[in-house]
Order: sequence, then structure tokens, then C-alpha cells
Amino acid sequence: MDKQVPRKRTRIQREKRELIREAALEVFAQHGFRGSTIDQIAEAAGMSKPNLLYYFKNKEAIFATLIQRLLENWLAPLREMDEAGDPRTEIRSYIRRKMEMARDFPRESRLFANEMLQGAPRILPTLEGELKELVDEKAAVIAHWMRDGRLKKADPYHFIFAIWATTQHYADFDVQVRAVLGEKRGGEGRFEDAARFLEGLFLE
Amino acid sequence: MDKQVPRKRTRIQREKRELIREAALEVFAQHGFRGSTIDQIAEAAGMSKPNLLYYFKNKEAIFATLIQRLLENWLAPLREMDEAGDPRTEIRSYIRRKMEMARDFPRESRLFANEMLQGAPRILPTLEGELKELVDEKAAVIAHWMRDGRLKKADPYHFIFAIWATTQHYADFDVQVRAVLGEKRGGEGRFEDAARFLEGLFLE
DNA sequence: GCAATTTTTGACCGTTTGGACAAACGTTAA
DNA sequence: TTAACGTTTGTCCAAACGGTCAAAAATTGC
Repeated sequence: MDKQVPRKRTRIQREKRELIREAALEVFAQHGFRGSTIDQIAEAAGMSKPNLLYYFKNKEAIFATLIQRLLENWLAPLREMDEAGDPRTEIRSYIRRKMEMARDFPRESRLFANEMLQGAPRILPTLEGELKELVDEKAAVIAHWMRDGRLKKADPYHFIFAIWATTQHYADFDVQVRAVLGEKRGGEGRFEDAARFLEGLFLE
Repeated sequence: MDKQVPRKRTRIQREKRELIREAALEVFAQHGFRGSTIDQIAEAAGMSKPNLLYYFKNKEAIFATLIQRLLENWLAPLREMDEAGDPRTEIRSYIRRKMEMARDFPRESRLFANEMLQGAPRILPTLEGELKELVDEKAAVIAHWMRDGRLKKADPYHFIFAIWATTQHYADFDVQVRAVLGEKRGGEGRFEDAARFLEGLFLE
């Protein structure tokens, strides 16, 4: 039984694999896994399909590396929430960071949303394991802050959900947001406006 | 040029078309338009592919009727918000209704989310037209309430976005919510808990 | 009961899809 | 120069896909 040892990668392999990931993110985020084709990704990456399949053994493998990398970045901001810090400052920077992610990495957000809509077939274990653990921990921190009267009392889990929902909304439903806000308010400033609003909402 | 007159429909046609819509909603909501196949929908509806295509001329046509019906129901709750009513009561019932929709019609919510993620190719005009008009109108109502000191001051547009985002989150990201809440709190009561939390968030 | 109509089916078609493969091409280092 | 290795391409395949069609089966109206 020859184990699948991760081969040493050449410079070209590293570059091309990154290029493919970039292209695949674009395509998967818009059409989901089943709705995307290898040809689409290959074209977006400026190479032929067989060439792409030289770097990734199949469609699943491309998706897998994206999802894996996504989850690392996804949990990072919440991890940074520090029990020792000032509650309001901590919450405020968490909202800020989440909002910046919605602005700067909308495709990652949409990829995640797509996976959720499909019932999270590939990351359910991570959600029930790593994510749940992290949220349990941070919810306890928030609950503690609330008990000490340093934050308005509320359900800490739904508090976290609400921050997720509202911030990611500006990435996932960006079309709708821009359509409703129209020319004037739908410009670049919309993320800044949203961040300010959310700070008021969650920290009033 | 023979116009496509909407034929009179038999009882069977009405029933089967409804059955197909039901099946298609299930499939489209999970996989999006491109990710869904006619065969999948036909099987979910308990009929053969050619039989399904006897009732709808193609995949697009099925999707179109779903989207059309969806938009009507989607705007209804916001339409009911009444300027003459008590602001806090109006907001509270809007949140309640939206939350009930997330609980009772999660597939509709996911279908909508899927369309958004793909850039709303089929409903962008409606968003820029009908939806924007409605939101403009209701945002003005809310702004008025706020100016009169009957509601805490905030940006009315982002206020509405936040209600959409948080309520729909419990339908679209249901897997995640259940995974994080776990056995105990992830049961049927989660929608009620969420509704209570959101009332506090938006109205306190 | 029977003719007209509606519904269902199986067989089929052209295209797209994920993926395999060998051959050709390029690069490097002895 | 050449052998070894990494990269790219064109060709091919089987399965899945969206959709058509004629004919069979079921239903309806008289």
C-alpha cells in the first residue's frame, strides 16, 4: 500500500496551483460546486483542461483545498476576541474585521454560503467540531462580560450569529444591497456605512 | 406571429405542475440552477423526464415560475408595515413574520439566496425596480418614526438589511446554526429563541 | 361504446461534462 | 550532447445532460 506522500513541489507547480485556486474561487463562489465546470475554471486560469488536471487530480481536489484554506481564515477573527480586553472594544473590532472581510474577500464569503446552502456536505464535521468548540468558548466569554454588566445582556450564541449574518450579508447579497441603495449610497462607502450602523446596533 | 396564449389548464395539469414546482423548489434550493438537473427534479416529483417536459417546456420555465411566485411572497411582510401603527409593534411583527418565514419556508429562502449568490441574473430588474421602490418607501416611514423619537435613531436602510440578514440566516445557514447550538439548544425552539433575541437587538 | 383529447412512455439525438492517456515539448544538469 | 524530468497539448471516452418525437396508454366528452 503506497501511501500518498505529498510530493515536493516545483516553483511552477506552486505558482500554477495558486493560479488555479484563484480562478476556481471565482467560479465556485458564483455557481457552487455542481454548477461549475473544470473547463470554466481552466479558462479562467488561462490554461487547458488537461493541463489543469495535471496540477489537481480532479474537481473535488480543487474544491477541497479552497474549503480548507477558507475555514482557517474564517475562524481567525473570532479567535482574536480577547477575554482580557475591553468588551465593547473587542466586539467593535470583531465587527470591523468581519466587515473588512466581507469587503475584501466577498468570493470567499460566497463560497462559504454556497457550501452552507447545500447542507455543508464537506465541512459539517468541522462545524460540529472545531467551530462549535470555538463558539462555545467565545460565547462563554461574552456571557461572562454580560453577567458582569460590561455588555448589555442577551443570548451570546444568537449574538454571534447576528454578527455573522449581518456582516456576511454585505458580501453574499451584495447585488441586492447595491440595487436597493442605488447609485448614490451604493458606492464604495456602503461598507463603512454598514460598519457604523452595526456598531450602533450591537453596542448601543 | 402566433402569440403564446396561456392555454386553459386541466385539473391534472394544475396538479402536476404544482407537484413539479414543489419538487423543483427542493432541488433548486439546494443546488442552484446550474447544479440541478431535470432528471433530479423529475425523480423528486415521481415522474419521468419527458413527462415533466410535457408540463414545462424546459428547465428555465420551471425556475421562472418559482422565482416569480417567490418574489410575491417575499415582499409581502414588508408591505404590511403600517406607518399608522405603533413603530415598535410594527417592527416587532415584521421580525416575527420574517422569522416564521425562515422557519416555515426555508427552501424559498435558500432559493432566493442562491439567486443572489449568482448575481441575481434573473431578478436584478425586479430588485432595482419593485424592491427598491418598496424599501425606499418603508425606509422613509422608519426614518420618520426615528425623527419623531419613537424609535432609536439609525440608518433605516441598513436597519432593514439587518433584519433581512439575521432572519434569513436561520434558514440559509440552518446547518451551521444547528451544528453550533448542538443537541440541546438546536431543537425546534431555536427559531423562538432567535426571534426573542432579535426583538431585543432591534427594539431595545 | 366510441372518438377525440390528454397524458405517459421509451427510444433517441446532439452536446457537455469529468477525466484518461500518450505523445510532444521544454528545461535542467551531468 | 544527452538523459532525466517536468510541463503542455490533442485526442479520446463514457457518462450525464437538456431536450425531441412518435407511439402507446389513459382519460374525457358525447
